[in-house]
Amino acid sequence: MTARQTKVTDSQHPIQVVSHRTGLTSDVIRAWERRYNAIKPIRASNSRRLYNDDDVEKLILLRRATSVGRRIGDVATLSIKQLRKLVDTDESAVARLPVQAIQQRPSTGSVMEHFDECFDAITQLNNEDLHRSLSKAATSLGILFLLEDLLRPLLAHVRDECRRGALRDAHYSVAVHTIRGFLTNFVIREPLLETDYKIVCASPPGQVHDLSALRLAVAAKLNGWQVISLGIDSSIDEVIYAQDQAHAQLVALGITRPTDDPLLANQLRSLRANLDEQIEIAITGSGAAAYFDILQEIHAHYIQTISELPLLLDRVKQDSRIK
Amino acid sequence: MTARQTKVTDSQHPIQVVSHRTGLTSDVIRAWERRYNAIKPIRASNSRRLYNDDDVEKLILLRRATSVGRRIGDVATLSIKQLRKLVDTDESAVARLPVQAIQQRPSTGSVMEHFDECFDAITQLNNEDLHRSLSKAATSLGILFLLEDLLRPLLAHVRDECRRGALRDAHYSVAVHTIRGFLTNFVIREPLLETDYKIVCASPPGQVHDLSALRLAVAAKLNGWQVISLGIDSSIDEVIYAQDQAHAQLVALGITRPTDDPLLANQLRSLRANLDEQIEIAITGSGAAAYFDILQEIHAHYIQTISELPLLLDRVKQDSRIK
DNA sequence: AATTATCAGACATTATTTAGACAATATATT
DNA sequence: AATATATTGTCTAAATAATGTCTGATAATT
Repeated sequence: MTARQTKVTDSQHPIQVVSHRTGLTSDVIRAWERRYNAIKPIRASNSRRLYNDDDVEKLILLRRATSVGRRIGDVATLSIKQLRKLVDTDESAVARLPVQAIQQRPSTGSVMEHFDECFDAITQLNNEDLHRSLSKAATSLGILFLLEDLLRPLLAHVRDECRRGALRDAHYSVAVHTIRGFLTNFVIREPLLETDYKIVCASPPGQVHDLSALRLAVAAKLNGWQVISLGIDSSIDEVIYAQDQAHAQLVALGITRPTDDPLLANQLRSLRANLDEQIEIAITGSGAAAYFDILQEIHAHYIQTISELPLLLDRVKQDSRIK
Repeated sequence: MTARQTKVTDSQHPIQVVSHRTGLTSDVIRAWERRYNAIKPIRASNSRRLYNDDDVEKLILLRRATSVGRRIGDVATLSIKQLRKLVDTDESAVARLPVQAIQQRPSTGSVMEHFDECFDAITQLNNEDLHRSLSKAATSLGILFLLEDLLRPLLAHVRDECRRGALRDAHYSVAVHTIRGFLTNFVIREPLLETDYKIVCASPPGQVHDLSALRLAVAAKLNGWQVISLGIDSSIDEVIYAQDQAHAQLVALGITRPTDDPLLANQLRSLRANLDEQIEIAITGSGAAAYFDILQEIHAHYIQTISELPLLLDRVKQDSRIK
């Protein structure tokens, strides 16, 4: 790092970096400053804008607020705190909506209650009860929270109990099978908006019980992307083919089993080698960490939690818009 | 800088936010205000509508009320309290509707049309279109005909085209994955009638792409049986365990790949050996024929077409009633 | 020379408003 | 069962406002 007159701490970013991180064009960032005083970046000696991390956070919040229907002029001058609250309630209100107005009283259950309900159904090998509990949780928590706060810990817990011997693989099968049906249906059933942005989601061979690709598919769908879902046991060649056919901008794979499978490593390399370089790769799932080196090597994005996805989606959108 | 007319407080939402939150189009929101005085939002100085949280809640209740059959004109002027009560009773009543309501519709479109529609969606790798076509076919043909007259030839055709090289495995994956989601959801979502008759359905290891077990599950469900569905890659031990836990009278396996897998043969024998002798075994799927000898040996019922299932179910019912 | 940022202003697109028309469903009547 | 009537979601139009994007001149940096 070179020494500069104006000290560059890690919280001083030029507009291009901010654009990249927020998913907003630099024009928009400037317009929001000029017209609504949304942020007031300090200036370098040469009058270039320098943004700090708070500015970035506020801009991201503003983008999220506008994307759920707020008008920028209405929210631009709110504080970060106010925005957090607003975005939070707005998004959760939206997320808990559609699925299909399932019969549900305004249940105020916490995540734990839903968790217990789902877990009970699983121990009883009862697909139907589990599905009902999931639907209920979806309306009450919203799909996004369902993915992140309920399904992930639920599956982890069931898997742990299987390892301990307290539950059988049969329980895990019922859970995975039912949740897969629930999520698949969600991905597929929600009406598609007109969009040019497509993502191919799949679980590579060997990942028979992977649900993370599907989770990511749901999140992508919620962000307005068209999802091409190949499902489990999809060979990499077919993933490449699907990307090519659909002209998808993004390819996502789910890896659950933490097997250090050298075959899979090579397949990941082959994926990168056979895709156009501007096509982004996202890898998700609890087993993905085992392949961290390869992910770096092939410039894949490691999506650990669903909340990281929207940023990536926006960036890919922006990048492809430029071309 | 534009003059900002109204500060955004906690409960002042522009129409777009309300649209997002309620799932109603802004046209509908305005129409309901204009025609029925459902809500009366205050106006900003520039005459834009501004809604509060009560308005949003009422609109959501109105949407739920209309989606279960109420006429907007009849309910628009009710209070939130009245609406809550109404929606509550309405929705729980709808939840108890019988399965028949869905499957028995006058069949208009021919099977071939649905076939072509589905096939088109598959060639375009379009999960959503395929799902839509399946739904359409389900209402028009009824689920049973869908299983037998549409899905079976459709999958066979896609598989053939893959072998010929006219389609790729990616197409097959999309088809299997989407159809699985559709069927799983159907099995699970339909309300269960009170019943003592249970069937365990699963696809043994190696049968990653099997849909026949699921097809059978749907048919069993339609016949009033409770289905415990383990899904793909279920080891035989787990199937046995599930049968035992649930006291199921019947166990069904789907075998699609015509591999002459000696492992599977032994597993089938072990299944018979570990089940009570009065528990019946049903094997279905296009790959089952390869194991004909073993099916005989273990006294399994070979279900070639779904139409053979009701007979078996009735017989099992009767047998178990005697004991 | 080539790139990028800035600024002010212009431009294009989208959102919202009103009132009304239309087409598809649902309900009632014959 | 067929027909008429009513209901209701969607769409149109023109006007205005809000907002995203572009332009062209200027300046700084590489």
